[in-house]
Amino acid sequence: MTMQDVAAHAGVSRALVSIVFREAPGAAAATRERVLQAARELDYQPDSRASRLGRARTRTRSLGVVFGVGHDFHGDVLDGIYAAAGPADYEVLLSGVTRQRTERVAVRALLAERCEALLLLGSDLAPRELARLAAAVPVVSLLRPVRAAGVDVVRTHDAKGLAQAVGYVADLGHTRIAHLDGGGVAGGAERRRGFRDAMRRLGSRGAATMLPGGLTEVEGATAAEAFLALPEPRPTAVAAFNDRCALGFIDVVRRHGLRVPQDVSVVGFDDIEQAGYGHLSLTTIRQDVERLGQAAIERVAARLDAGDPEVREVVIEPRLVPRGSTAPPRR
Amino acid sequence: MTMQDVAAHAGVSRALVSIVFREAPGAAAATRERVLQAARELDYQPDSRASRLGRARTRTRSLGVVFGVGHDFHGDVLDGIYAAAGPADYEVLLSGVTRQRTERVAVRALLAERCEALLLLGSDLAPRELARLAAAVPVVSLLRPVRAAGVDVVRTHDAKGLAQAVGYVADLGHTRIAHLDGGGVAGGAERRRGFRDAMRRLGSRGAATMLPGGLTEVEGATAAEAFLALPEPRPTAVAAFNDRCALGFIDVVRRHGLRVPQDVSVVGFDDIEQAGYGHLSLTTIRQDVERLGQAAIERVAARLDAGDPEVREVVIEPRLVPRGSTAPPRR
DNA sequence: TCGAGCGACTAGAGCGCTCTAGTATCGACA
DNA sequence: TGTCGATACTAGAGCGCTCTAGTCGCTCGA
Repeated sequence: MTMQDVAAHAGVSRALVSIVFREAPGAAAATRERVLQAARELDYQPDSRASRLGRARTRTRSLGVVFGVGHDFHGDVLDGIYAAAGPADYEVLLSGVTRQRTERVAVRALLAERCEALLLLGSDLAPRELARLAAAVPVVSLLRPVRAAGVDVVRTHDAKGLAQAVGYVADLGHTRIAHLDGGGVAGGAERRRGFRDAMRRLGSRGAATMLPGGLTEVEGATAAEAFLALPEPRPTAVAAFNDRCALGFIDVVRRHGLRVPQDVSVVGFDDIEQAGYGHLSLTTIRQDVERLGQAAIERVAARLDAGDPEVREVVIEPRLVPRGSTAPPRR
Repeated sequence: MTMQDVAAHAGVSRALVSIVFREAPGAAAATRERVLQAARELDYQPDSRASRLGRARTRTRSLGVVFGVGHDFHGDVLDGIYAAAGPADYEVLLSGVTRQRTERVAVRALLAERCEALLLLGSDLAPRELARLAAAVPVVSLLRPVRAAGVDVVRTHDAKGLAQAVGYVADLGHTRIAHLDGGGVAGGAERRRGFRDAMRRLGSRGAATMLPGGLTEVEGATAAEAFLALPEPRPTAVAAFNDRCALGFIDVVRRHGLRVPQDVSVVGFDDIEQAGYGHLSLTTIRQDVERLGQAAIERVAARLDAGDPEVREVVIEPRLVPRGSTAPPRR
């Protein structure tokens, strides 16, 4: 079943069928409908391999996205990307990172598809490797602020997010505030900086504690052990690297008899779906996935459609979502 | 950068370069190395669009996999699929389901790539729709036991898994046992049945309670509320539909002052990474993702390579992984 | 010495599209 | 009436591979 079959069935040329399916100008409305009808009758769908290959001489309008398969927040961002890619007439090609399949392999697969640009979600690649990629094809690092030659960055204002978290709990009356940091993962350094600066601004009204956290619940749990081992008086509020880390933390401190939020307030980051669940109700810093996706596509379009040679960093504002895991400290 | 460039650089024909990259017989070892060297020097990588299109006359050897993007367990299964696909010389094409992107859309995209077979992870499609797909291309339903014409099924023995869970807690001395069921989701009915049968086998030593659960923590949390509202004496052990559901359940009952495992034992299903985390330490029924992936690929190969016309259901044995969320009941 | 057989390599016709450079038709306008 | 400009449509040359059907030496056995 090819275009030729549809063309024969509709009594037009192959080229016309192509025009209709590409929604290109140059077909009369009636003919267009006749072609679509023929396609429907034959249950025809264009071959996207051939389509992309055929487009190779001009523009492919396809972009590769690398993401972590089990990573819930990446799913949210992907939604944002899909939502923005369609209207900009870009096709999205996915390549997943799993335990077995490294980011490097995922990227190779996309390059083999000759996609026009690369969006990397929370990339782990070394800056020099990113720069090497960027020399071949526009690269947007999503969620990870990286300084690499030619690499655009689209991210949430991580530092401001942590400032919001600190500001919020400080306004509730907390003074001893801890940060479960992200270590070396995407965004970790920025959030740490945001936390430190915000605490500094609190001056004598704030006492900061840093605890090593990370991407997942297990690091949050480990951080909780460290938290519980702190000398009294312990911090009364905690800003975690992200929601999963916050959830792991909460889980463990509760197990040790601390109540959240009465004994310790916790703020997450991302606003993954779980954070909104009634039984968890995690106060968090929401990343705006729609705008992240939109901005990433805009960056690609600027490079490819508008020919913008500039490397840019687009920073999206986060927003605090108050929920049940925060409260004024007990006196 | 095309094969032609590499051919010219290595001083051979385009066809020979193709032979080398396909690892097809017909090239001398020395020539092979010369070609690869030329490719390395030019930083050449074959165009997989063109490659798949060129193969269209014979066999594509590509298979499409539909999975849920934020679904951690799907990531594990994907790893199993990747691991098995490589040796069987199949290329894996991914298509993710997100909140915005339905399974139907994901499938369409794969069909447009003209993949030779479809692997659906925990598919939500109606049997008649699956049957329609299966009429066009071999379809393997992974994780979901579905009765649809022409659709192969590869899954864990869900019923046995729940029997293992029930048997394990019964051996610990529990008699009042609850199941947080999965409702209508993939595997839900089987696990429910396994639970019921296992309880029936316990005879007078068992009293079963059914509570509605589901795929994620939030359903587990809701089930926990229902659990807490049960008249005393409540069940002392709970077999959840899956790990996430179990985790949501545990979270809520702990909040209400119950201890796990002292007051209530909990068994999950899947063995996602989180289940093994020290702070959670969830006893669970492990699905063997390596074998699931292997079996799925074997089914595809049987259909496509061996021409097996038979529809089959491959059922993989689950295995109980005892951890810290289970203990004998208090007397 | 000859041809069969084999291994190494190449020519060239696809694969199913896209898209440029046309042709045909027709209405408008001078 | 002739011509101009649209609009509607088509021919055909790619896109970068794959793979069949060869060709071209070489060795080897008779």
